[in-house]
Amino acid sequence: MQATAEILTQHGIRPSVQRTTVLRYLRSVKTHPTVDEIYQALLPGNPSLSRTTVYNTLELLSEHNLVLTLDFGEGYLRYDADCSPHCHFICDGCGRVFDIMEAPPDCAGMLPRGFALKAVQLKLVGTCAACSKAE
Amino acid sequence: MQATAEILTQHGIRPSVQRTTVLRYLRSVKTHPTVDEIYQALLPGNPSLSRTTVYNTLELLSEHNLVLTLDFGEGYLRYDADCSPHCHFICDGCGRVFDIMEAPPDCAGMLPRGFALKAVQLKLVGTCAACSKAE
DNA sequence: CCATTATTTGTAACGATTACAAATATATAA
DNA sequence: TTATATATTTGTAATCGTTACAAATAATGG
Repeated sequence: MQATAEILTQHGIRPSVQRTTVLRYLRSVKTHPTVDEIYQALLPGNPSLSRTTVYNTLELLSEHNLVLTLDFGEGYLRYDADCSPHCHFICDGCGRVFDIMEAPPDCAGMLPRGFALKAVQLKLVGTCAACSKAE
Repeated sequence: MQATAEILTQHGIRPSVQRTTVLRYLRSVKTHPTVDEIYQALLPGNPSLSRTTVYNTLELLSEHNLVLTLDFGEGYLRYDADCSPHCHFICDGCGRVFDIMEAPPDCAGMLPRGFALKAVQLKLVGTCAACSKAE
């Protein structure tokens, strides 16, 4: 596993303590934490951490494509350090988000002439196994 | 084109003036208007219309699958009365949203055992023809 | 026509995000 | 090192789409 500070440097971002801490945390979790979850998780070890810094850092990381910004329509954003092409399944029963570690299908052919495709976001909505069983 | 009030009745929704007006407007436009755009468009003909009613109505229509709620990460929601399976292309240059009138690819095979798929939302991000040319 | 229920309305509250300026830390130059 | 400039962080206040709520109005059923 590559050092987090090194990744930042490679992308032209000065690896401050706060930035390194936020990215390291994001890389260590498999969930898709919200800003507040990140902030609450890091506060004990960084008592002076500001929520604004978490916002700033995530925006910076997102601009440099080190982090994916996910919007599941919950009213707040979630963040994912796994930028490999994959999809998300949102269970409408329990609200959990499941990673589908498979690249979204090729969609280039769907576009009109002259359109350039940069990213594909595939969101699957349904009922997870546990909730299906419970019904 | 089926009468709007009739559609409401068929779905067990009492066709009040406000509800009919909102749905009729949504069915008449090819854009994906925001709550405020809908409100501003209908206000001249319905001076007593309340923004809250627009919110309430859209929530009701959405629950009955008469309207799609779209979230392009702009900070507000957009609504679409065309519920046929299609995709959206968001241009990161001009911000416009283009309808891709093609069903999203079949994704059932991507799900783990026991998961039930209800909806697929495919969001394509890139540069539209006009913006590509301008670059 | 009265009583009940459904719908609409307007205001106030909410909450995630953003703006901003002061405080702090880091880098650069002399 | 010391001074100076620049970058980053911090905390507070503002923004803005949305939601909660209760009063007002409209529709329904006896």
